[in-house]
Amino acid sequence: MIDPRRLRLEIGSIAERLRLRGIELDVARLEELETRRKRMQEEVERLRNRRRAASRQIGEAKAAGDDIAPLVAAVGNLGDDLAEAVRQFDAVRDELSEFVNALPNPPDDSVPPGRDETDNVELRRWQEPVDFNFEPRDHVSLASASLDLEAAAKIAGSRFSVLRGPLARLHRGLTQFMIDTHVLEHGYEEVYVPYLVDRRTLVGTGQLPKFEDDLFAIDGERDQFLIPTAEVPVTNLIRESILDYAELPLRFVAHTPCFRSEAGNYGKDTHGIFRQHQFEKVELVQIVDPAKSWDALDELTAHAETILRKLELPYRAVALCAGDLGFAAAKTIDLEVWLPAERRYREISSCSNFLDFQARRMLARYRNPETGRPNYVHTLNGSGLAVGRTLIAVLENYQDGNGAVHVPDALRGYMGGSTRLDL
RNA sequence: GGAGGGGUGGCUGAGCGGUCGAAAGCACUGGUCUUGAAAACCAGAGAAGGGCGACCUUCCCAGGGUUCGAAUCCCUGCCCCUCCGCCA
Repeated sequence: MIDPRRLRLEIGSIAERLRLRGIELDVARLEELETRRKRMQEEVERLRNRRRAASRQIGEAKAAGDDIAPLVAAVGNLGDDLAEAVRQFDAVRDELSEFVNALPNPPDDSVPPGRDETDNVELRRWQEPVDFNFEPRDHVSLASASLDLEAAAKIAGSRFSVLRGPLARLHRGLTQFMIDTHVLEHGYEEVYVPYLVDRRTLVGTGQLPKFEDDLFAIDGERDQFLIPTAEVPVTNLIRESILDYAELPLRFVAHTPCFRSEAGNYGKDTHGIFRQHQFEKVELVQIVDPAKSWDALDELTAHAETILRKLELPYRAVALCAGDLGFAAAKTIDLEVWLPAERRYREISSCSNFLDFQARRMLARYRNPETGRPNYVHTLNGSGLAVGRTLIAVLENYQDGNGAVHVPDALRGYMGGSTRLDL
């Protein structure tokens, strides 16, 4: 959520920054809502103040043994007036909060301008792609019988996968490797969290109210959704709380399945397991002192990069342009891994600083030691990494030209010492 | 699924339909004392929102209701705890 006060005072510059995202802020409507809100709020508070004073007087009169009948009569239809004013005020406030909740985070000044992914800016590359002296095969071909997409389609439909034997083990091994690295080397606390969450939780991180179509909802009485990422339950751990300053930064790592409807992506990435309705991800979440969130973004991104480096997978880091930013992010660095069969870099991690955007929605604060007052924390998260896509990258980058795939050195311990996959 | 007990400030925990944002303790901040610290004593201090400001409003799980007035009474829902049953 954008700071309502800043929205009022700096409406021009905020509108300008939202324009970079391709969002035209309806300034006239916002100002009209604000004017009504202010008028109704003052009216409600004035009436409530009168009621309070009158009730207190009646209480005092009663305690003194005086006749309270004239005082009660003098209250008149204050109650009805107040109820009507409250009704109007609630209506404006709901309209206003719906309007404000639908506004994305204005991009940080360091975010490159642009409309879509073609305007993203490459920041750095690590390792040049291996120049195979043969035609590289894609992950579906390499995985052969260990990847059973027909079985998945039979039992669940399209965009699901069944992994068998060595491929299932590689998938599990990658997950363990990632978690271990973040816990043991980067100091994250591992957490296990629910995969179903309620509406309030999704509003907290920004998936709702705007993007309900992207989620899988649970049918029936329970108003719950399958999580689209661990970011949702993990970041919400600190919702509606005031943290001690000494607790910061909080660093959580969680491994969860992620569920996405992929509405609007029909026909996109339909080959193989690149884009699935269900996939596994190891997610990094940080809750930090607002003064330190930009350093934290670099640090968190480096933690994700460590996984790629240990696996010796060529990748590049790109800064998302304003038009390609997610709803809640003020800035995002994507890590893109090289996929030989596609001959291009593809997203494998997305690391973002949300500043106080999510914290405001969640009412997540820390006690500022200098003022003793609560301030909003800053939240960040990033994939470290998307497991299914890492699996693709390992298969394709570690193929030997004869249809065999070697096990990256870093994974040997997670694969029973095997040096190659018997797919 | 059955029976019972609860949800009050950062935490623990009192609270009679009225002057209750709410006792007390812990934790916190400032001061006194001390070479320093601790202890003790004194004082301050909840959260959200509005207003340039003096100030004002809201908040005792949530939503309704009764009332001039609700933390307190009534209804509904949610959550937690204990016991029984079932169960990985």
